[in-house]
Amino acid sequence: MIKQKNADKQQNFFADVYEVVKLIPKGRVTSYGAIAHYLGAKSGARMVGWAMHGCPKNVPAHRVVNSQGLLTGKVHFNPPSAMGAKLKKEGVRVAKDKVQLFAEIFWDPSKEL
DNA sequence: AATCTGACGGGCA
DNA sequence: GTGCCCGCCAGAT
Repeated sequence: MIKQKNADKQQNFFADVYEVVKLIPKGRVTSYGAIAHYLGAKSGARMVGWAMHGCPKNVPAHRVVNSQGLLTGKVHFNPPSAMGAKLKKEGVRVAKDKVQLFAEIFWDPSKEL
């Protein structure tokens, strides 16, 4: 996986990302940018997405969507439809890989945490 | 060693 | 209002 040489820096970022994601209340969602911003890397949304690439099972990555509330990363799930299904099961209204009422169920770490 | 891509975001044309 | 481009960090080819 990650180069241990740079792992130090990433580990902190990853740990924070995972921590925040795991703290997302049930029925709520957040965006990559929000997490990135919370971590200080306001433009490092990509990095957050990449971090999710290795999301442990204990990390509800399905609650993390892009700024549009779109389940862009659902394709990385197993199966991809599981993402929307889980969200829906948690009370999140999802339609066509899109989170409904995103603004209402949006959970901002830097604001809520 | 160099270049492109990537589960994104925000700004500018 | 829509579309395109640039910037962030790291990895993979």
